[in-house]
Amino acid sequence: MAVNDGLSRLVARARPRHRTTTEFVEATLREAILTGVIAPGTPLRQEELAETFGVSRMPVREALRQLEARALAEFHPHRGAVVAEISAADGADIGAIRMALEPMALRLSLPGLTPADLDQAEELIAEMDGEADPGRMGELNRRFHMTLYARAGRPRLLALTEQHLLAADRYLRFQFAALGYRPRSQDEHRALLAACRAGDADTACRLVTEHVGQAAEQLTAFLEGREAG
Amino acid sequence: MAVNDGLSRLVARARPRHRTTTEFVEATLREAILTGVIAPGTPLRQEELAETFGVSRMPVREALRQLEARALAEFHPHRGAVVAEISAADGADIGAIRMALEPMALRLSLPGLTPADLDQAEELIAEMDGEADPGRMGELNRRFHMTLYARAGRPRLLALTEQHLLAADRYLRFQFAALGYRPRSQDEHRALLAACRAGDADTACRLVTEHVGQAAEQLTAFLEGREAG
DNA sequence: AGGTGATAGATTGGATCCAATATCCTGGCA
DNA sequence: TGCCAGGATATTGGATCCAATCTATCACCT
Repeated sequence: MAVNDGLSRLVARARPRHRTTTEFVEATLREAILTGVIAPGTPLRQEELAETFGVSRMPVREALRQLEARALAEFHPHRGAVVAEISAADGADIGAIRMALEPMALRLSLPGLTPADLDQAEELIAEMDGEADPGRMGELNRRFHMTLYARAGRPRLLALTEQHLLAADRYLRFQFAALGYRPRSQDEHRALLAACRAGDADTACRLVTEHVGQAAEQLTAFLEGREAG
Repeated sequence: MAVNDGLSRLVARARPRHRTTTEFVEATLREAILTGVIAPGTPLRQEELAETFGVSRMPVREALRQLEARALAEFHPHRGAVVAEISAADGADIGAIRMALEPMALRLSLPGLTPADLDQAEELIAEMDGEADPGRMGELNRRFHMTLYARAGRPRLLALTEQHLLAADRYLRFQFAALGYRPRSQDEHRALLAACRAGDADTACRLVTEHVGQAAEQLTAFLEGREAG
């Protein structure tokens, strides 16, 4: 029997889209970890995963190595890998990284943003208004941010930014489940979009910094309370 | 016969320090790529590397996967991996990331810096004055920067910062070989250290941003010239 | 003569097999 | 009764083997 029923469902869907088995396993596992289908701290047994994916242990091993390099799994020699834990300290760490990267991405992207980009961002805000599912909400929020950064013309910076938006999602999911989505965030999104429309780079950067900072602060407070209790 | 004689030398040294073979291969290959022992674009043949390291192909494969996740190697399915190329665009990309991360790291670290840290940084500047070897120079420069950021208390941010300092080194090596070290950099280092001693966070952050920006700009100009010619 | 297709060689991707190491349980001893 | 030692078991790490696919070469056709 499979460890995780949710994982089995992901497996069936993703299978045909990838060139090599390793790539398929890596992408699926990464999604499963980031979306919380596999909980933090879960041991990642190679044999078990291999069976779930219907492959041998080898592509699983290669995939786990890639996840380790991305800090989504931790390896202990001869003891196996576990899904990276979440903690208040690590959440604050990711928040600090986002506060550094996202204003830079926005500043580079802003001059290149088209009216179509801005309309798309506005639409994403509207979609978020009526959304209740935390997973979907995280995706919309991420797409909103990435839409604004898309014209930065720095693939590496954008990949890093998206990676940390995804990592933040993993955390947000916990907060969301306990507290619900904070409505202030939507006001901040609207203000940010307005500054972008106005072409006001300094204001936009300030707003995105504050926005990310707010989110990180609330998250940290929540997680610290949880760790203390 | 080994592909690369320099690599063989690294292998002999690093062997006993690691717990698992994969870890050993990964660390050694990473160092070899970052220090330019293996040139950009070089194909990484698994059999060849396995022989050089005196192991089977398997740990090599796992190591290559990790390098791929760190953007130090590129995989082409069924065609193998090559050492990541360098380009003006990618150099600018790394520069932008550094300009985002390093001021953040410095701002968080500055209140926690001890007199001993600052003395250490000063010593590193002095060492750089008399240094001619580009590899050693890169290391000293990196340690100077990381010393100033060390008290940030954000392991993830620091790891990311160091990773991109290392990536920048790889680029700097080329510039250094062609142009020599630009002396202005040392003045910037001294000014930065003075601001840190004074506890002036805003000035220090501005200086580090400019410093990194200068380096990136010169590097980009150099590489663009090289690509055009 | 140039281009296209088939075939052979090389190289990677994946599976199976064996060895090394960690954990856990049990039994003996203080 | 509690602790340490030793062995059994499970799991990972590493090696070898086989299959899939890409590349290059050569022959053949236009």
